[in-house]
Formats: sequence, structure tokens, C-alpha cells
Amino acid sequence: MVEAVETISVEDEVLRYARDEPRLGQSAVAGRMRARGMQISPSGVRYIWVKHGLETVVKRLQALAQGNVDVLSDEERRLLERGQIAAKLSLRGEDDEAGGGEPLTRQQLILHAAAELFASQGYDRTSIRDIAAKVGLLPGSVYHHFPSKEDIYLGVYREGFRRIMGRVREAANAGRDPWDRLRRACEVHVSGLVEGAHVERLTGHSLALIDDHEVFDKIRGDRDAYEKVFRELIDALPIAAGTNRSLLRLTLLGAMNWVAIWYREGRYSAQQIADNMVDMLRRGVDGKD
Amino acid sequence: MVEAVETISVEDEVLRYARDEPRLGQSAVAGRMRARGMQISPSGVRYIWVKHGLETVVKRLQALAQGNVDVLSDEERRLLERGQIAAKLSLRGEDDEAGGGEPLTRQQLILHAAAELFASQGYDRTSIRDIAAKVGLLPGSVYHHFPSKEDIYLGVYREGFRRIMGRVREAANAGRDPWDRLRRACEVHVSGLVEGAHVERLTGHSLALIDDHEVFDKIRGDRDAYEKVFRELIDALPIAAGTNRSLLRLTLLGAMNWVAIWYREGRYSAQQIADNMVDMLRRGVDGKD
DNA sequence: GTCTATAGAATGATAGAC
DNA sequence: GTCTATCATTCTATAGAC
Repeated sequence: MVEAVETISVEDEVLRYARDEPRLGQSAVAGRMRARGMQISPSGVRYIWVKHGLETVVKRLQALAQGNVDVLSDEERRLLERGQIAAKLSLRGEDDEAGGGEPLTRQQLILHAAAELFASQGYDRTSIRDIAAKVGLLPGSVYHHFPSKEDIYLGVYREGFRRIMGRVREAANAGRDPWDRLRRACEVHVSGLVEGAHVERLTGHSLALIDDHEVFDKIRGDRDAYEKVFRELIDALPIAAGTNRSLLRLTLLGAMNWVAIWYREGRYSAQQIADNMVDMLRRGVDGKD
Repeated sequence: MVEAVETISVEDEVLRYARDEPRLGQSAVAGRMRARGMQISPSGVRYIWVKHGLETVVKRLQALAQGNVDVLSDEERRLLERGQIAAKLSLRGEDDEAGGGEPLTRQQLILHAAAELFASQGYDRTSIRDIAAKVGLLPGSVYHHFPSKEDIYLGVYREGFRRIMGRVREAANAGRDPWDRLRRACEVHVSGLVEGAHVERLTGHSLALIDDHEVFDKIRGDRDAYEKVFRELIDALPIAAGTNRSLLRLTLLGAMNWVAIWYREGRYSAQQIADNMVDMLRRGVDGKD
């Protein structure tokens, strides 16, 4: 009997703490309760929390707010917001249009968030704080996953690069003849640049957005490997004698990469743009009419 | 007799101050000397300085060092260095290959120095401190000439833009027919991008290097005006029916602007590059051989 | 694995002396 | 017009608690 009463009052007390000081952890609550003469261990606190669906700070704050966040302090509101972002992200996996499905690791979540920020603001204007906020972490926590901002950048770049190069190769292989292979590769390239996941978009125009030569140099190898794909496609073309294939490649890649600067949705599709560019360079636009 | 002796000793004393405390100004020296019973005004100090070619801090430090800067303190060495940079700049006027001749105002000197830094490192990685050091000023002094870093950027951009647009128009007007006019305009465009003064180089690829949308928007008007020049040149071309002139323009401008990313001196000249691009787009590269 | 807290450096900009 | 001196902010990154 006494036991039962005690048990109930301990549970009530745990719930009171969850309501009054939602940010206290299990050991902090157990400690405080024990200091006040009650017998409970941290795992006991956790057991009661789980029973009521209150096992994380976010859940406790959510229960407390009940849709009305005004009752929370600024601090608590931020905490809640962050937790919700993190939960949403790891559920959804991808946060952009392309691909998706499988849940991503936190490392990948960070890469994707960073890609979006890098692509829209550039490397220098994107802070670790921005990236952290986007994945529901605090700045310092990001460093558990990546040793430096530069490594995040390189990670994003290599991920996007890996994706886009695989797709370009695949598309090219499906072509019937050299011109068709080039056309397909270009479609994928432009499409990745303007419609792809953020990691892919970065890959293309990042080359212009990085001002840091040291970072740039670390990427050069990847860029050269990518250029090699196009070099081979262009070397295979049956073109007029005397044409400078190197300048042809640079012209085509430049025109395509610049699309990222002027592209606005709706007017032309990536396919239209790429097809048009390849065709103009193939047949010329001159007409004596 | 007494007068003469007094005069000589006052002059010696001024020279002693110039040697021992070169960084004191004219009024500071006069004040100190008067405090020690000598009769001399600030302009009197200056008169003696001018007589011996010691009227500025830099000249006094130079005289003191006599080629051996080791006798100066770090502070003094910095001061001397800065003064020399400033003097050299305002004499030379231009500090890059193109144009030049007339001495530039300090405002223009700042713009040119900033252009070089912006072009090589980008906007964000260039600090007011960098710019100031390049023109021999201290950071705060830059703000006497420009209200903000953004204004420096806009100033650079507009200056380069004004220059390059003038040259492109001029070149185009000298052409014999529409294709010749376009070719000449392109030569000047590419040349400005890779061989021009730094203010000009920025104009082209800056469009990719700015990540700040607000700054970008302030530049959009200029960019559009520039694109209009090319739009008119391309509208005048006799080209095959069905060709999308808008995509032709974007392809050509993109290919040219991207040159700034891959250009290395020596391999191809700006003329070669531009001629080749225009020619490929005009006649096409296809060949059934 | 995430947090709190903060070090340590750099930045854009300003006030006021000279 | 340039300087000295400094403010207020922001940044990357780290240490150590939990």
C-alpha cells in the first residue's frame, strides 16, 4: 500500500519535472529527486518518460507547448524548432526534388544542407552555423562529423561529382552515334546543373564560386576527370578538318556551365538548352536568307 | 650676432627633432621647442623642413634610414613602407598593363587596387584592410573615400563596365558586316576579360563571383545594358530560319565568360578564342569526313 | 552524438585627434 | 585627408560535460 502510493507520487514528480523543467536530462531529474529523498534512478526516470512519450527534450517541449509555442521561452522555442527540423530531415531523407527514398545518415544530411547553402550563397557566405541550423544541430556538433568547413565543401563536391559523372556516362553510352552521345551527355550535364539535387548543382557552377585557390586545387583532379569524359566524346566526333577540338570542348562546356547563371525556371528546359547548343555548334547558324 | 647664433641653433634643433622624433608633426615640434624657451612657429618648422627636403614623415624616415631600414622601429618601418607605396601609386597612375598615363585620384587608386583583389580572390575574401594596404592607407582612411565596401565594389564594377562597353561598341562599329561586327565585339569582350585592366576583368566574371544577391541586383541593370549590345548585334545577323537568337546569344556569352575560368597565358590569344567561337557557331563544326 | 561555453582571430565600420 | 584606437559582430574551431 505504502509502496503503491510512493510509486504514484514518484511518477507524478517525474511528470512534474517534465512539465516544469523540460530541459533537464534523466540523470539531472533523478539527481534532484534523490536529493529530495525520493528513490529513483536515471533509467527509472527514462522508463516513466517513455511510458508517457516524453523521452526526449523535444517531445517534452512539444507536450508542454501543445501547439501554442508562446508559453515557451525563446531558448526553449529554439530547441524545439531544432529538434523538429532534425526529426523531419532524418525521416524524409532527401529534401530536394530528385531521387530520394532511403533515409540518409547525419553526415549525408549535413552534406545536402551544405550543398543547398553553398549553391545559393557561395562558400564564404555560408557559415557552419547556417549549416548546423539547417540540419537541427548546434554549430559545434557539426565538427563531430566533419573536421573542417573545407572538408564539408570537398565532401559535397565529390558527392555531386560522383553522381553527375555517373549519369553523364550512362547517358552517353545510350547514344547511337558520336553526336547523339554528346547530345545526351550535355542534356544530363545541363539538367544536373539547373534541375538536379543541390549537390549536383554545386558541382557545375562551384568552379566559378570558389575564390580560394587552395580549395580549388583540391578539386582540380575531379574537374579534370570530368572534362576527360567530354574530351573523349568530342574526340570521337566526325568534324571538319582544322577544327580545334580543344576550343570546341571549352566553348561547349563554358556555354553550358554559364546556364547556371542565367537559368530561370519555365522558359527553356535543360534538354532544350543542351540540344540547341549542341546543334548550333554542329550545323552552324549561318543562313543567307 | 646673438640673433644669428639663435637662428642657427633653432634650425639645428628642428633638424635634431627631425632625426630623433621623425614622426612628430610641425605643430608638435614647434610646441615642444617653445616649451623649452625657443621662439618658433609651426610654419617656421615647416620652412626649415622644406629647405632640407624633410617636409613629410616619409621623407624624414627615409633620410633617417638612408637605405638601412634596420635603424627604424617596426612602427616606423611600416609607416615608411606605406608612404612609399602611396607615392609610387599616385605617380604611376595605372598599375596594370593597359592604358595609363594620367595620374589617378585617390578614389580611382582605391578602385583599381580593389579591382585586382576582387578579381583574384573574390568579394568576400577581400577585406578593407587588404585594399587599404595596397594603396598605402590605413583601413579607416578608406572610409573617407567610400561609404562602404559594397560601394567600392559597385564603383569598380561600373568603371570596368563603362570602359569595356565603350570599347565593344567602338569595335563593333568598325565592322564591315553583321558577322564582322559581332566578331570584333567578341574579340574585345574576351580580351577585356583576360588581358584587360583589372577593373575590366572583374566586369566579366564577377557575375559568377558574387554570391550576395543584393549586390548582384544592383549590378543587374548594367549587365542588362551590356547584354543589349550583344542582343542587337545578334539580331542583325542573317541566320537560318528557326534559330533561337536568344539561346545563341546566351551560348556565345556563356562560352566567352567562361574563358576567364580556364584561360592561361600563352596558349591561345583572346582574338583566337573569340574568332574561333564565333566561327564555330556560324558555320558549325560538322564534317562528314 | 550532442550539448554548453568560449577561445582566438578577423571583419566592417566609426569617433575624434591632428 | 589620414591617422589612432576601438567597437561590435561574426567566424572557425576546440574542450569538456553529459
